[in-house]
Amino acid sequence: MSNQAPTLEDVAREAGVSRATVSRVVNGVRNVDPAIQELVHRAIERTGYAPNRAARSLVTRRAETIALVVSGAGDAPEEARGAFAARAFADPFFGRVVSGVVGFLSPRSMHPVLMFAESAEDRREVLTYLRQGRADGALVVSTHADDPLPALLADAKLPAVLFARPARPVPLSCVDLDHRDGGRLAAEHLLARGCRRPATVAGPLAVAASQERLAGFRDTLARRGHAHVPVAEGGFTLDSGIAAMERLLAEHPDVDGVFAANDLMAQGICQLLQERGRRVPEDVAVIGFDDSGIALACRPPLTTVRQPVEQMAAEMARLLDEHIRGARTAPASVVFDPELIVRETA
Amino acid sequence: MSNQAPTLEDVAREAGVSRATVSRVVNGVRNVDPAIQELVHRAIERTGYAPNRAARSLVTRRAETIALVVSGAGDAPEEARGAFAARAFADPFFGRVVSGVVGFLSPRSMHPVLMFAESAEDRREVLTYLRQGRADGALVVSTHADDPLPALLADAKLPAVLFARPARPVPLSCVDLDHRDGGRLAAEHLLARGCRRPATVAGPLAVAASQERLAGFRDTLARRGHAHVPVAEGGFTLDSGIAAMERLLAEHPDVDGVFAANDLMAQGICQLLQERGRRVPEDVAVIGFDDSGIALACRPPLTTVRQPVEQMAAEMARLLDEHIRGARTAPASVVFDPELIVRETA
DNA sequence: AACACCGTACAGAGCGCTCTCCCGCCGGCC
DNA sequence: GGCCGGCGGGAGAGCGCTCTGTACGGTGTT
Repeated sequence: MSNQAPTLEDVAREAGVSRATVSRVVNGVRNVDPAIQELVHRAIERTGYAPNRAARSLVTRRAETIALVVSGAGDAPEEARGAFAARAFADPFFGRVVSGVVGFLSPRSMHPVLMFAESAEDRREVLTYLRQGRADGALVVSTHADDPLPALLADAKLPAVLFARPARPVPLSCVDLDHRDGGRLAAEHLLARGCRRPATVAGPLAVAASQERLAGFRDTLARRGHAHVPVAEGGFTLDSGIAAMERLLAEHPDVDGVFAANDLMAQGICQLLQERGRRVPEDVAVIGFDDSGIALACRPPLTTVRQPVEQMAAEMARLLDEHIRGARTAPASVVFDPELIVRETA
Repeated sequence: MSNQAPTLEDVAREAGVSRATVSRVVNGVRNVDPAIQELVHRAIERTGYAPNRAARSLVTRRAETIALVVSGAGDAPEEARGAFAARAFADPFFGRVVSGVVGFLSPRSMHPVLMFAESAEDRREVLTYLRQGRADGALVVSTHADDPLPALLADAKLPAVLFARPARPVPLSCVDLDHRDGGRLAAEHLLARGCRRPATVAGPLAVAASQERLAGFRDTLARRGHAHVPVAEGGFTLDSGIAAMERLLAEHPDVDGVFAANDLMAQGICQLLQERGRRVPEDVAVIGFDDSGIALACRPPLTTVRQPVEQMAAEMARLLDEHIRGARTAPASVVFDPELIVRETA
């Protein structure tokens, strides 16, 4: 009964067996006599034993931990990571990613380490963390297309899975959405409800997903006779959505349908429209993207293109787990399909 | 140049010194000849050495990791933790907590492990995690007043710091806000702008903070002649805020000022009011609580009582760090002051 | 009855690191 | 010139665990 945590040795002594036998019972391997198993379990109970993970990791070479890194492409070494974190979580998107990841990890008694990589220094930190064996692999959610982290990870041969295909190909597994098809869905719905002058507030065009959504939207409209579609570029934030819509309205006051590249911008657009005295959807129809919590919080509730973020995140975790266990060696690419959720704004 | 990660031994051989010397250089302890330091650094560079954390933790008995646990009081063992995570992050509050914690941890090369504890099983999981030495302590953010986790942590003598004082006293450090004063601030502002019939949509009354905010609001009004103030209880979510306001409006159609216990509910209230054709703030003034990102996203921007969540979270991390290092033994309680942020809704 | 064989438990060798000894060397002092 | 103190460096003992190799009964075969 010392104040030191009990070790395998203590349990073994208590149960009158060897260290190895206790280890077998704890790890549930090999054939151990049920009577002895019971004996050991009782000894564990009595001593309040909890296996020391550092010791186990030292020999198994596994941390049984994965890192969830939210990555930017910044170079400002002085930028406070806290601020970056706050910005990231302002979009419900990240909460959904966390939700999906935790959904997969939790039943396996694993928990993600949260990291934010905004500067070169931060990226080195992520690499070091993994190389030190503190985590077995990384789940990377990039906010920029030219994020250097995926390539660094691949070069170091560290297990990693990406959310969204990177701009330049990297030999890592990734999970993505068919964004182009999402754009198509939005275009067809706008057309179907009779829009004559559709426009779009795109996401940052440096992001591949933004370009794809835009391309899908444009192509579909072009094929239906809308050669020129007004486009304003936003930054996925509420403010940028409002600003983009203001520009759109200034040049094309007669738009009657807008496809926003995410819900946050769609929300801003709805607000602006209503302030300007335009009814949504009667005067202008609005379609968002993501189907995040915001879509329901919006007044009226947002019609949007659903991205199954939770499922995608869970799939990332599953792929990473396979890579870590060595069950998968070649990079895989899993693409999910978007779905149109019709509510009231279009 | 094997495919095994280089060890201290490898670096020592490469530099022509002993393992102990390399260790000293790596950890920056004692006086090592600058020339030898240089030698070692170059050897580290050449071998690409990264110290194995498991091995270090094994002897130092430190994981250099802390757990950030979002805790409910649920008992449903089957509830998916992923869903709980999603719900938690729907409120920008948690993003701000993460932001503050990361702000403190990041410069120290530490990163939080994210855990969600909604069931008894989850709570056992948190305890086990700490007892296994995978994390040195826990930062606990409870969503319910009767959360059993703090007491469990205290009983197990595991280092932990709480966000908000628990309902029944627990010998753990905690960080809190003077909620009562926040309620007072809201009441006085409403009175100052000439409200005659103030009301409030409180948070869940099972949460101590909700009660305090309500008490501060009520007491201040009572002292100024408003003996009876209509109260509706909400659940801190957007929907519950709307529902509560509907009840309030049904019974007291003439309210001209509402204090909501958080911004999310205030947002819902503004939406409802506008749908009902009431102008905010001309017909009904609205004050929120938190000053989260929502406050600015609201149309019009929300007047609110600011809670410095990021600072509070950083302080939690600082306190926990002190407890872990043994620099602090007695539990401390740090109370922050709220601040009224006047925008356009009141 | 002798042998092989399998299932069960133990002994012991590390995993990579830290840290306490301990020793050798150099300079200062009487 | 001998002694001592202090500094720079090395040797080695673990930290708590896993896992291989090995011993030891008990059963089945010839």
